Amino acid sequence: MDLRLYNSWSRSIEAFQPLDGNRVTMYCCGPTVYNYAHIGNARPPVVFGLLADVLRRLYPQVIYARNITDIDDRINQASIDSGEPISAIAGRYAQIYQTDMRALGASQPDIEPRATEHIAPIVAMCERLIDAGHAYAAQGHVLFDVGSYADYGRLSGRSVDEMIAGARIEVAPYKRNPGDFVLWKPSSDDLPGWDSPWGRGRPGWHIECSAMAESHLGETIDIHAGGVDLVFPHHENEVAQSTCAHGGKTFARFWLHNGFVTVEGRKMSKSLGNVLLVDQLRQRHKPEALRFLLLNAHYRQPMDWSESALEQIGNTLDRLYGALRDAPPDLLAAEHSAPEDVLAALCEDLNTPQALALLSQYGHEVYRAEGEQARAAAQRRLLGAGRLLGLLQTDPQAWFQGEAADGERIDALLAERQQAKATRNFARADAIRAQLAAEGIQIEDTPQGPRWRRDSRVEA
RNA sequence: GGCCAGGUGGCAGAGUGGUCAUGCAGCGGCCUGCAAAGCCGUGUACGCCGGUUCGAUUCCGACCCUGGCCUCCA
Repeated sequence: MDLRLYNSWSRSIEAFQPLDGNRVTMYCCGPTVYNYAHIGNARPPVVFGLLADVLRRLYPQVIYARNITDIDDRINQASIDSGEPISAIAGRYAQIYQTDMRALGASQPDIEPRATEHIAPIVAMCERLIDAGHAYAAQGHVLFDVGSYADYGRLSGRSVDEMIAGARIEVAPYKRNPGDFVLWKPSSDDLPGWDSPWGRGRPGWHIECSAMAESHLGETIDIHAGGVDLVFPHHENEVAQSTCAHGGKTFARFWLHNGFVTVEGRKMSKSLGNVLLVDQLRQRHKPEALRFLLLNAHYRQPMDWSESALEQIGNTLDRLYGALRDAPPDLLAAEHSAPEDVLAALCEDLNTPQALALLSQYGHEVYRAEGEQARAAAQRRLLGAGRLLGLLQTDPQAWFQGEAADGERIDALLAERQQAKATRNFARADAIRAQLAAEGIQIEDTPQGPRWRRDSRVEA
């Protein structure tokens, strides 16, 4: 099946083929671990993780790298603020990030490189850039000389002149060109630092990704992904560094950028107080609903987060899980292949809304199916589609009933209600139903007898 | 100011030069003791104005509006 992807570099949809036959290399910019991840941070690992899963179905070998930036001035600041060692802060938030992303079903990267473990390649890349005349040392800094790279600005579609004209910050005196950016900067004794030819210092942000991509994926990678806000300056600078360090070789063949997550139409920001942390959202919502929400919009579109949208999704998931409630355990446990049309939808620039529409249709087919065989076949398709999308992999019973501590009591009440119904004591039967409803438990009568579910969308 | 996205039915959200997205919610019916779940049915949707066309939500141009980026940012 052909995979087509929107390439930010060419600003058009292109047919994807890996450079090296059957081996795909992909790099996704990961977090700077100085705080909890918010729902916007979760979008790239979720959508590009799904892309990695699609690639794994299409090609024999996929190397998907998602870095962790564990050296950064924001981490340093957090350490100054709290008095906690830098390594402890970075370690803790890296772990929280990984836990959060797993909960959202984000596909595991094959490699999760950390900046602090790549200081040598970073220094080496700086040296190469200096030797090649693309960078210069000044006052303990190493700076990239944007004037030395004619294509600077190509990815983000801006010219160096524009950037100089629009520069909002004070230009450091040691810069040759206002657009020059830091590859290496000096560290005072109280800050983390490594010895280098330019004294004790630490890497700038952009060079880390270039060096880590080179170390693990090679000089030219197939796909580089991240949020749109990284196009400039981060990705623009990566292109400049890597291309110049590799004698003009293409750095990334495909650039993919996901749209922003907004909250009630506005960008999340600390000043607006509307930052939604994944860790907190997970307390109140099923992570699968959060994943569904992130896949509900096409990855390049802005996605507006709202409670009501999440509620709608909860209903949709209930319906889909409802289609699996009577599936035998071995059917649920088995691995089912995804229907072709779902894979095809994802191959069309990761059209997840289309894939989810198909998922719903497969759910509908389960309900409509006549006969056990047709029903099981429909359930297999639904499960296969869900598996590819990272959905519907929870036990349906657990989805509806949670960790039922009081299952026996409820079953006893259901039995009593059946008894009452048999004797046409509907007053008693309805009283039991009302009692359970007050506890948020809903009764459903089926041809196989009554069953129950919790109304709550929230994990206990 | 420069650059880039986008404006689709009550809501979310795909897509297409000429019968259908899909889901949620609503309404009517079936089923049910009554419900719930499910099934069936149900909506003159494509920002505004021009243009191209036999025909435009879809292509082109102008306009209005919204959001993002312009060296902190997924």
